[in-house]
Amino acid sequence: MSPRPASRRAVTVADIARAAKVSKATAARALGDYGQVSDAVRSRVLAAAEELNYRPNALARSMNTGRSNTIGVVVGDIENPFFAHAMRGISDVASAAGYDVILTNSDEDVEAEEAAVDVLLDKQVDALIVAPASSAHVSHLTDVAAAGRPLVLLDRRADGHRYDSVTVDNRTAAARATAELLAEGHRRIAFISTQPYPEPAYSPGGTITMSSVADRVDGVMEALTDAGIPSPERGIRLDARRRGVDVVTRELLEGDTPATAIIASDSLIAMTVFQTVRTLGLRIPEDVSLIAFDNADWTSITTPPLTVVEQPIYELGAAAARLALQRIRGERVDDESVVFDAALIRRASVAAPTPASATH
Amino acid sequence: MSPRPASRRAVTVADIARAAKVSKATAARALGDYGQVSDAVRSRVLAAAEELNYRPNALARSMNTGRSNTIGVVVGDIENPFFAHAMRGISDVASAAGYDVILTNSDEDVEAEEAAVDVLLDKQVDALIVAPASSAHVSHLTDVAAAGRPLVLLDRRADGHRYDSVTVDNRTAAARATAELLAEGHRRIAFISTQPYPEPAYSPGGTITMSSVADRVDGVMEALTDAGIPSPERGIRLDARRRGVDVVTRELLEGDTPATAIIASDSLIAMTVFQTVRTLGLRIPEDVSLIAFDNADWTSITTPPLTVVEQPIYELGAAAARLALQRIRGERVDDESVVFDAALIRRASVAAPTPASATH
DNA sequence: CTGAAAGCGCTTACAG
DNA sequence: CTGAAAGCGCTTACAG
Repeated sequence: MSPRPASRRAVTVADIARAAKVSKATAARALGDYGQVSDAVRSRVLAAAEELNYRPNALARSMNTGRSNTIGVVVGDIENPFFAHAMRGISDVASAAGYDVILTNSDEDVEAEEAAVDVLLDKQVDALIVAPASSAHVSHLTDVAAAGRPLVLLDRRADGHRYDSVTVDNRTAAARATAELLAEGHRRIAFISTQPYPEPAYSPGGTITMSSVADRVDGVMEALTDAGIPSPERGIRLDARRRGVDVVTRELLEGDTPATAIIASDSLIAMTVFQTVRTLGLRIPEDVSLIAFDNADWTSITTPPLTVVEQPIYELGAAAARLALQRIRGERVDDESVVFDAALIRRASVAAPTPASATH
Repeated sequence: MSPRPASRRAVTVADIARAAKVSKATAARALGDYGQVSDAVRSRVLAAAEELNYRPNALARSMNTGRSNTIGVVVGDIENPFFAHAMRGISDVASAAGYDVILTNSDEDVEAEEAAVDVLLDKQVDALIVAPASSAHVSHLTDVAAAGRPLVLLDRRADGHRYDSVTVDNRTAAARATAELLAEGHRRIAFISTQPYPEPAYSPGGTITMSSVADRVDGVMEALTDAGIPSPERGIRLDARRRGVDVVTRELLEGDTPATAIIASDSLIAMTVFQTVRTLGLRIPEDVSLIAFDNADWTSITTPPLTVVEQPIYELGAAAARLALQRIRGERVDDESVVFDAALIRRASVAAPTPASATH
C-alpha cells in the first residue's frame, strides 16, 4: 500500500525487469503473456509490475506486432439514430472479439471522409468500416487496400469496386412501400430525401451519388411505372435540406395536384413531414398518407403511429464488424456482399386517399 | 501514374530517404514538417513520398513524441440520444483542434468502464472524458491521474474527488419541474428513473450512485418537502428497468391514490410512460401530467407535445472537450467544474389535476 | 541546413 | 526456460 506518486515518466518493461532481476525479454514475456516463462519468474515479474503500477504501452506493442487491435469506423453522423444503432452492432461484435473501435464522423462530406480514412490508416487500424457519403467519389478508398487493410462498406456501395459490403435491399423496400400506397389507391406519391442533387428536379436516369438513396428512388420509380403512373419522377424530391424539408413538404401538399402520400427517406425527414402536415391543418392518414424509412422508436407513439420500413440496422453493423474480423484473421469470407431485407411495418399512417385530399 | 501494387510492407521514411538520396533524419524532417529543411530537399523528399505513396505511421510518431493526438471517451450508451449528442459536441471541438476521438461504451457497468479506461490509457490517449456509471466506484479513475493524463468527468461527479467536470444543475432543474407541477395543484408527483438501486423502495437519504440521478431526486424531494407534501419519497421510483418502466408506470397510476403527475428521468423512459398512459386509456394532460428530462426531438410532435427539461447536451460535450484540451496543453483552466443550467420548456403535457384523475 | 547515432517501449528471432 | 541483440518507424539531441 505504498503511495504511488503520479510520475511523469511511465514505468516500462525495463523497470520491471530491473525490479524482478530478470532480462527485459523475460519480463516482457511474462507481462505480454507470450513465449515461455517459468512460473517462479512469472509471479516475480507480475508482482513487480503490480508494485510499480506497470501499464503496457499498446502503441509500442502495435509497432512490433503490426496490429493495433482496433477497427476504424467512418459514418455520416453519429447523431443520426441509424448510425448510432449500427455503431452499437459494430461495437458489440468488436468488443466481444477483443477489438476497440475508433469512430469518426464525415458529416456526409467526401473531403472530411477522405481525411478521416487517412487518419485512421495512419493510426494503423486493423480494418476500416466506412459508410461512403458518395458512391461516385471513392478513390480514397483504394488507399485502404493499398495499405493492406480490410475495408467493409456499411449501408452503401462504391461504384465500380468490389469491396466487401453490408447493405439493405433498399430498392425492394422502397418498391414495397410504394406498392402499399398504390394498393390503397394513391397515385400522386412523393418521396423526400435530403441527399444532395445537382439539378433542380430529379429526372429518370439522373445520378444520385449515395447508393442507398439511389436504390430507393429506383424502387419507387419502378413501382410507380409498373402501375402506369405518368411522369412518376414528379414526386421525387431530393436535396430537401437545401430549401428545407418543411418547404418541400408544403410545396408537395399545396399545389394544384397535391401529393396524397409521402415516403420519407429517413426518420428525421419523417418528423418534419409529420409536423408540417399538422401545421398545414391536414390529417394523417385522412388527408395525407405517410411511410417513413426506419422504425425509430418515436414512430410508434405518435397519433397516428407511423407505418415504417424497418431496416435491421443493428445487424447491419454487427455483420460489418464480423466481416472485418474475418478479413483481419484471414479467414474465408462466406459472403462478401451481405444484403439484408427490410420489413414493412403497418401501423396507422396509411389510408385510401379521399376525394377531399384529392382535390384539396 | 505508375501502378502502385498493394504491398504488404509499408513504405517508411527509410524508403523515402533512399529514393530522395538524403538521410533518414532529413527525410523525416521534411515529411513530419519539423526542424529545418531546405526548399530544394523538401520538394525532393515530398516528391519521393508522393511517388511511393508514403503514409506516416502515427504509432511510431506517438511513441517518440509521447502524444497520440487522441482523446478517449467512455459513455454509458452511445445509442442514448443524450450521449450521441454530447459525443457530437466532443468530436466537433476535438476535430477542430486536430484531435481524434476514441469512443467506448460502458453499458453503465462499472467493470466495463474500468476495462475501457484501461484500454484507453494503454492506447496512450492524451486525455480521457468519462461519464462514470457510479459516483461511488471510481477508484479506477485514479489510474488516469497516475498515468499523468487529464481526466474530465461528463455529466456526473465522482464522490470525494476533485476531477475536472462538466455537469448540469440537475437538482435545480428537477426542483423547477416539480414546482411547475405543484403550481398546477398536483400533490401526488412521481419521478421515474432506471438507475439501479439496492432497496425495493427509495427512502430519504438513500444513496443513489449516479450523481445526476441523485441530484434530480434531491431536487424533487426538496420541492415536495417545501410544499409540505407528506411522505414525498413515495413517488420516487428507481431501478425501473428491472421490473419494466411500463409496469412501474402502471403501479403508479392504478393504486388507490394514483399519481397525477410523472417526471421521467430521460426521454427513453418518457416514451414508455407516454405509451403506457395511453394504453391505460388515460389522457395527457387531462388525467396525468408528464414532464420529461431531455428535449428529444420527438417530444414536440406527440399529441400533446411534451413539457420538457432541456439540457444543453451538445455544449456539455463541447465544454468537456475544451477542458480536456486545455489540460493537455497545460493551459490555465478557467473553471474546473463547469455547471450548466437546464431550461424548462413548457408545452402541453401539464395541466391541473382533475377531480376525475384525483379519484380515478 | 544535413547526417550519424541513440532512443521511444515493446517484440522477435537467435543462442545458449 | 532465459538472455543479448536487433528491430518496429519514427523523433530527438548532438555534431558538423
